Amino acid sequence: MQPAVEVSDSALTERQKDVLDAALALLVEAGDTLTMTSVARRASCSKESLYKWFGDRDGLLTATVQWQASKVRGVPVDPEAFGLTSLTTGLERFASDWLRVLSGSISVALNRVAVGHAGSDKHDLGAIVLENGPFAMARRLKPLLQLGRDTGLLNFRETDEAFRTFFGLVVRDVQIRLLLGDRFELTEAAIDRDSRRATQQFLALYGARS
Amino acid sequence: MQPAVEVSDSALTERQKDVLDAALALLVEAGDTLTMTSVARRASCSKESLYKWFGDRDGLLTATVQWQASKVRGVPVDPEAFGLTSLTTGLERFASDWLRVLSGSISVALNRVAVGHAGSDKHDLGAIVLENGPFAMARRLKPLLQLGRDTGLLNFRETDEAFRTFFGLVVRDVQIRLLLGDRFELTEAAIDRDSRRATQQFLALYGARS
DNA sequence: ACGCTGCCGTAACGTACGGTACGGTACGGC
DNA sequence: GCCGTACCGTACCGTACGTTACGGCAGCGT
Repeated sequence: MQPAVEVSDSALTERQKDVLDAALALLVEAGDTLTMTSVARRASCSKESLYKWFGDRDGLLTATVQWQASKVRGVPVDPEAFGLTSLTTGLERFASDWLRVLSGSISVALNRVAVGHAGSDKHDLGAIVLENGPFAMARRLKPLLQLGRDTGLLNFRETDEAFRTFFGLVVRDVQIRLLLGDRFELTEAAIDRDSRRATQQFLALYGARS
Repeated sequence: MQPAVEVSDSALTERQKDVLDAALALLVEAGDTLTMTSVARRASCSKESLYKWFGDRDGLLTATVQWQASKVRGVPVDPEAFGLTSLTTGLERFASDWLRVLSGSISVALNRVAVGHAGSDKHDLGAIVLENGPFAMARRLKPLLQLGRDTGLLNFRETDEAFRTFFGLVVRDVQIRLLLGDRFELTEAAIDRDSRRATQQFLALYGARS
């Protein structure tokens, strides 16, 4: 009788993944106003199956968010032949990847629904997005920062402080403006330019060289 | 027959302001799940009055957001006896004011509901919050930045770029984490420290002196 | 005193949507 | 062929909530 709230990454049928992709598309189109009926129609499945697989509406949303999160993993930074140039390009690549994800319609939609549900939720969507968003970024970037410090290229007290400064220099007001619905054209050229600028500013603040 | 959608700042009775304050309180407590009935009960007014004054639920939310926005105005920066110290303290005061507002429960609640409604709205709440949030901050800060450049204390190409960098250095990941429900203790001491750090970093990047 | 206006409180209406039940179909095991 | 399982499609139920309607009261002009 217990519904399958177990969505630990790959306990998902192909059929179920298709359903979650449909839910994702609807989330992008309609935001939090998507209905169970609309998901069922879009995915050509029955509501009964939705409830059997995901328990309830909240479970479906949670599974959808986790499903998207599981697709984003990766974007590694290789710690080989380390030097100022590889640190620089590593930071730049990181910044541009992050801006690209951040400004994507899927990310905007998921962050919107997570923000909307934050605080009063059983399967706290906010916590999930937080975990797979800013926190995941921190976990992936910190090794690079520490490598930079260990090799004398960077100079900072707390890794977390350095990360958060880099975060601010990269993201600035982009995310909040996108979430609030500002029409924003973040072209590929702008992303490249901003990534380089943020990296240079970060190096100016925390670089051991002057 | 036309409902009074006119909420141009002070076309509001004291009674209506009380009602909007009640709505604000409920928005902080319950988020977007507040019902017309709950607002009426909390404010001890009839639903009939709510609909007469604000048209519909959306109008009530809009009026509430604008009412709060009208209360935040101010926080001027005096452009007298200008020098490096007054520029520094001006930036610091600006940063700490902004962080204080940003981390307040009212701001978090309003940004949550605005983000949730962004995109598919007639009275676009997102646009209103955008206008009274980041954009208002930019309008208030830019004169200070330009004064700094005119007096040779600052050095930048685009005022907007300088502003957005300052924004990033001040806000960093604070806002998105709060919106996503991260339990965050932003003490008075932390705000002061962050304001000074952001200002020093900004001066390091854009100060004409080295 | 009488009517008018503005408002409160509450009951009632309509509907959208989450959740459930059920009939019908395809398929695999035996 | 027959049963069990999984699923689709759809009709259905219950409820919450936006919205409207109405009765009653208090203040005020005449």
